[in-house]
Amino acid sequence: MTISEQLDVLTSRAVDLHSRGELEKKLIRSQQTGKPLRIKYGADPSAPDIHLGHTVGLRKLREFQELGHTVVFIIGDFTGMIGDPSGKSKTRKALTREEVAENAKSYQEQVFKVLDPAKTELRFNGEWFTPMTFDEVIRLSAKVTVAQMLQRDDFAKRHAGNQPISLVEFLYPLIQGHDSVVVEADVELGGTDQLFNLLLGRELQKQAGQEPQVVMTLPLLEGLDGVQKMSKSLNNYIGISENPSQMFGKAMSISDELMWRYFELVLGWPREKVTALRGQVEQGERNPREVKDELAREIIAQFHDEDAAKEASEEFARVFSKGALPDDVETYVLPAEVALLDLLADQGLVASKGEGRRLLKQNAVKLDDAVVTDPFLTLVPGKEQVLKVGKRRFLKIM
RNA sequence: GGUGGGAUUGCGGAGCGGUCAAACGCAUCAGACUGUAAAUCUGACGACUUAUGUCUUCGGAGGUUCGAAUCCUCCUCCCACCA
Repeated sequence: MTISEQLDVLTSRAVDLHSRGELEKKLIRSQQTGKPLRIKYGADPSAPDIHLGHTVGLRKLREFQELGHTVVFIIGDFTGMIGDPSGKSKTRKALTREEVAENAKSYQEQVFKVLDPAKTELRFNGEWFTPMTFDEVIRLSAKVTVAQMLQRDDFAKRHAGNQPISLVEFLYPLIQGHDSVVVEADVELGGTDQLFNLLLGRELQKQAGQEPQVVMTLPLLEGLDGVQKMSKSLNNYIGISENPSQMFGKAMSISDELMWRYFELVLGWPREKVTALRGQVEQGERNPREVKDELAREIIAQFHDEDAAKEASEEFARVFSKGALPDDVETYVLPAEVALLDLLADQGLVASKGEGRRLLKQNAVKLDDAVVTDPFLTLVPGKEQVLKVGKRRFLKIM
């Protein structure tokens, strides 16, 4: 692959790039010297469930690896133990050493579903921050001015609007930037919300006498709601370790509008291909349901395998289009006679009896496909029956 | 250190002595419809209770009152402004 072709691949989907010229120079030098580039990526250790949103960056890292480069994957264990007050909302809770270690472990397991472990260098930033002395910290903060900090849009807005900005928040970009200096990053990747922090890394590297890293940002993937970015705390995510049926269902639940974005960012399809497909759907040549089914299958094939994908798709069609039973319905053997409502509550099919009553009233409960509304209907042991609550909750009783 | 403002049901945010389990929006759940757990529409959305109803909830602890999310006192935490 020529350098120019490599550049095209590597910069696809990027939102910001500083700069193409620098990246080109680094790629050429790497080719000449045979020394791989060091691509840095920082991860927050508070969320052990890696989801599709993370894979946007991971996929890009993988592309670098396929061209022979090394990924320096930094787990921010040090930062995680302090907690992060950023953002207007809640102060992120500080994690204990044990929690961080545990999260880090599950991170690795998941990350290597996408990354090539042989070309990944895993680092923890506690390695260099824990032994740091306070005078080193002060020296580090001396490298940046408040005016520079206020260039960050988020800070500027909050400052202007009399919103609080914690001093720690000023330290965070510094910490992240310092990571770049320590690992001598050639390139750093991040979401668009990371732009400022990534650029600060360049600044610190320059001051440390290093060649500044190339900064590339990638779009933030919208979550299942289609509005907010995918995140665990908003519970709008598809985790890459979820089982195929869950993944499939969640993927099918995204809006038609949003699926194009997933084709591009999650599957990494070239934009032209996505646009073409979209055109077909808009012309009525292809059914959006089928297209979304394809998206869902592809996602599962990536994190599980083709067979699992096919199976999930078939099961979904059976269960939701035809109203049949899923494969893995739990069975509960009745110990004695019970009233329907008690059974629902005891077996966790409803959160409370109040909810159970409501659902019964709303015709949401079916026993062997027949709507039941009587909470006191008695169920006797010995007969196999299928209880269905809503579309997704099932229980086989006997 | 001083002065103001605030803490409400998952979130945001009304309410400022009874009609408050508490408006509204979001999220969630259900039903209808459909091409899907899309979109749209309708409904539900503290717990217990067949229901009338009962109980617990509005940062915490006390108090005033027939009656408090609403008033008073103290406490905890948060925010802004002035030093």
